[in-house]
Amino acid sequence: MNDPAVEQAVRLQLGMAHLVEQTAPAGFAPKVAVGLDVAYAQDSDRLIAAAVCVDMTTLTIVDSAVHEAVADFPYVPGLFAFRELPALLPALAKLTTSPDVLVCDGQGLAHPRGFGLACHIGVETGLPSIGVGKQALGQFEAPGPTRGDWKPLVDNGETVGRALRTQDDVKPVFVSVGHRIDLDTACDLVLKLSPRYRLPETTRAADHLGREALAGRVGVQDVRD
DNA sequence: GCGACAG
DNA sequence: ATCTTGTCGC
Repeated sequence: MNDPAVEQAVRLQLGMAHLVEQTAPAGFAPKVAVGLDVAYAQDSDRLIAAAVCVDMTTLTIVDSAVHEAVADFPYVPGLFAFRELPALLPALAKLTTSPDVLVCDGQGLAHPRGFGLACHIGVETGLPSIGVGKQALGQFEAPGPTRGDWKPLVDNGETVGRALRTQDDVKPVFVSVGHRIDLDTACDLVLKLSPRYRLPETTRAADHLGREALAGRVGVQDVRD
């Protein structure tokens, strides 16, 4: 079971993990956050990556883009980025707006090698990014029942993220630093983006757009020359 | 050694 | 991730 592609992917993560910055740029005050998500077809390896820009003040959608691709890397826990990154980067490139922060569907530092999807895409683009997972990678302690309550996600004595309650009496989400941001700021942002539902409006919007595009209800415009 | 394991 | 019926609540 020694897959050379998998071994190479692990080596790449180990070699890039040190590039992650856990400090936000001076005066960091994001105006536009972009939600990233990928929708998968059921009967083929077709997939669609969606990027939706949301205004941090009004939480309204100000821009969006999708990119269709084919899954070329299997789903392997811990190597998630190698499956979604190839489609997410082109989707990001199609945006007309320059987002200030990336909100990813998955983990950042809360990852076995400290280099989850959010870190990978952050380092690759140079943009601040945060990981928001619906499910933790490993065990965690439950935070209090109130919106805003949280408990640290610890890995070998190190805090790698937080189990954060975004709504009263609703399952928590798992927030971790992706790149160029600190955990406090990341959680702050997630709460601002989640005024009503468990998940941030950014990921909700990206998830929705991805499904619509897969169903052919919205066009998948390809810009090429 | 065995199980658990983002989407 | 994706497939699904009904059910509960605003």
